[in-house]
Amino acid sequence: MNESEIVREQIIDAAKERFRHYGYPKTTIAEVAGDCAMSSGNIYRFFKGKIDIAVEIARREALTAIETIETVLECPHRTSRQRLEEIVFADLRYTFHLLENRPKVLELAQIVIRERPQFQIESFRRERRAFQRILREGQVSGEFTIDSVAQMTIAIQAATLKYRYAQLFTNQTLEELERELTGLLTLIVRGLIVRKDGKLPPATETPGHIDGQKMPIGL
Amino acid sequence: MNESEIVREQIIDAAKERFRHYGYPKTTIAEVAGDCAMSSGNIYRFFKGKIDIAVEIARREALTAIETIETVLECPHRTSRQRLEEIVFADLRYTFHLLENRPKVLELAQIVIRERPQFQIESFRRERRAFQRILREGQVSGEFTIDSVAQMTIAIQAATLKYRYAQLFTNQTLEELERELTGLLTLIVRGLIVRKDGKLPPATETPGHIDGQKMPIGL
DNA sequence: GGGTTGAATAATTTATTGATTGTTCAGAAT
DNA sequence: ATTCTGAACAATCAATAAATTATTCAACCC
Repeated sequence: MNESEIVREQIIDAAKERFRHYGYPKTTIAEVAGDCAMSSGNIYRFFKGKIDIAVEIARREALTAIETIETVLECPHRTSRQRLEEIVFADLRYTFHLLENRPKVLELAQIVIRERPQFQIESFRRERRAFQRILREGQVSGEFTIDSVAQMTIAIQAATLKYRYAQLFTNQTLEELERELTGLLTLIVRGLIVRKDGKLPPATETPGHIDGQKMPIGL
Repeated sequence: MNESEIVREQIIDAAKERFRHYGYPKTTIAEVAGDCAMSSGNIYRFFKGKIDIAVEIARREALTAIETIETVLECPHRTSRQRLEEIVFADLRYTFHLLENRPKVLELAQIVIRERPQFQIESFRRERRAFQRILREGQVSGEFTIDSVAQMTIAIQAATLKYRYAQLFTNQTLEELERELTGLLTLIVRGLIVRKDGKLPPATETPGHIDGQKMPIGL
């Protein structure tokens, strides 16, 4: 990491700290610059504008989130069904706790999405890749019967929309949301799995928390 | 309809007209009262406050919407599956066109929901009843195989969340949304229908527009 | 007395100003 | 030549005043 990359990191760290404590709007460029022992003007050699610092922080946060979610994909000895169920539950729990404990995170996310709509589109795309990978694996192994993986990926992402950023849609408790999600996943899984004997696949059980899925502390 | 009910209707009509043209915030009680040839104070004998006029208008609009949707339930010679598919498509198309052509409708809905959160809860409940009725009928006829109708009703409502008020979530075209919804319904239906021969039910086809499902003009 | 008014008041919104902050850039520092 | 500064300027925000509007209610009409 060269000198200028180090300075860039320093700015990000300082801004992250300020955003967490005081929120994006109440943090001034002069303060961030002061934290880095430089003039405000100098910030602009590293970032095009204030919002771009926020975008970079949010981008990293989103990458951490998706990586956390994807640890599910690495767990061995799982059926594709279990992976699908675990990934959706992990997503629900991760975002629920994030928004519950860190009001500034929600604020930052909303500002970033408003100023840079592309950000959300890319987050959705990353998430979709995780779904797609599970579906494809399930299709290859024969566990799932899917005509079009791409289409079913989109369908499942849309169907589970409510359970990401759930607090934006409802004020239900996590327990209620998990109960609902169990029913939804049962339905989805029955649509993916065709049993030779014509019987239904059993209902979804609420997956436990995955090991190594601790909440990251950043921001 | 007695005298005071007639006056009440008159107020609603006048307010509806003003809200449509100028929006809720820019419409004053004095103007509505003027339209009805009465003093502003007199309005308060019929409505507790300005927002309550909006709530009443929104409530009627929502009832009209759900009735329009429910015409689907009355159509004869339909399988439960077809009814389910048609009702969700009807909902998508109805709300899509509503929000597309009448920006003030969205504004009014958002204000009412913000001031009276109960309003949204009741709208969801009404909608859920339509789903529930279809599922129960499908269960009774043996077309659907469902453990818990209540649970699957909630699951289907959550799964199709994106396709009501779609413009709030995305700026996709109606055509894109319909294509996506086709995939989602295919998945849902496969989760509801168990075929003896172990084969999949065929994919959903985009339902045509239902006869007699003209857009209401109100508001 | 039930129904209505419209002036009085409370609550909101809008306009305005001044202060703060984001961004630029000519020039200083290295 | 490159990096950086800080004053200058533009954009935004906060505070306040002014205007408008929602709501109440004492007095008025039928």
